[in-house]
Amino acid sequence: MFKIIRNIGKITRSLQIKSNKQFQAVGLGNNSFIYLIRVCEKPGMFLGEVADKLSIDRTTAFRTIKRLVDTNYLRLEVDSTDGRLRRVFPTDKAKKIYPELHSFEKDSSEKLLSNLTLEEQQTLFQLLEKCSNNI
Amino acid sequence: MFKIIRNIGKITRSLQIKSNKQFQAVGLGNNSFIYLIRVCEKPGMFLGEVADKLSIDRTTAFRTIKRLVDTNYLRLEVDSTDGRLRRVFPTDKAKKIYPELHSFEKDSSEKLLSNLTLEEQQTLFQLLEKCSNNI
DNA sequence: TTATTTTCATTGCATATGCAATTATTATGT
DNA sequence: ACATAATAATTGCATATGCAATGAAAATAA
Repeated sequence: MFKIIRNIGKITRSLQIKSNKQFQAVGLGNNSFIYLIRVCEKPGMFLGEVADKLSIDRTTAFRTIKRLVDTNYLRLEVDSTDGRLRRVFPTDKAKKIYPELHSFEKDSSEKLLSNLTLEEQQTLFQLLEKCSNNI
Repeated sequence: MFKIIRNIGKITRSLQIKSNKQFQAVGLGNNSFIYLIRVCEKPGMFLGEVADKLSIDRTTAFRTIKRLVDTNYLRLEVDSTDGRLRRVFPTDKAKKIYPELHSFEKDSSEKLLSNLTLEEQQTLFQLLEKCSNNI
């Protein structure tokens, strides 16, 4: 039954290749896409929190976010009570492009699920949720 | 409903991090794991075929496979009728370690799916199969 | 047959990645 | 209060990655 995890892997890599290609031109290749979309939706997470939420190595996340700060998509703020934490916020530039990222993700999702009925989509969602607790 | 693709991405990255950690010591970090397991199961694919099957950039796949050739896990053969193709085969070293890779994948899969009944696993598999045709 | 296009593999180059080690800050134990 | 351990961010370094361009062989068109 490990065709499941193989399929999952293939889907992920395909989507990543596509989002990189799509947003390369605006400096959002190398999976930057997912960082930006998450930070826009939940501003104020600290660096490690972002990394863990995405299941990405903290060093890699750190450098990617740094790059996004350099290119003016994100900005960092030292937490007021815990001096270790750097909280991540979107800039206006990020907020401006967010709708485009969002609709790309929506389109990708709809395309992926286009062979499923709404009920099947619901089922798939629930089953994957159950799985997420086990990683 | 795009929590589906987000979940899928997270699961993939988690598994990759784990397999890299697990097999780093035998020179199978950086996702080499998945190449090796596939080539062992279906020897004789050509380079681009492997890349496409895994949905990995061909250049990256080329270099990873080259590394695996250098470390004596794989070997290449020029196709006898089409001089462009390089077919990929596992060495004895690969065959020897394959069972370990296989059982790692099996364990990962079982752990991931441990909250699902067999019937639910079957459903998940079928739904994902339907999705794979749309990427 | 010859010219054109397509398909694979390969390389050059700039950049990204990730492990291991370090620093800074906070939490915990005594 | 002080020492010790834990957690976050950061850096150094070696290596991996991936786009764009090239080379080599085969398929297709003319």
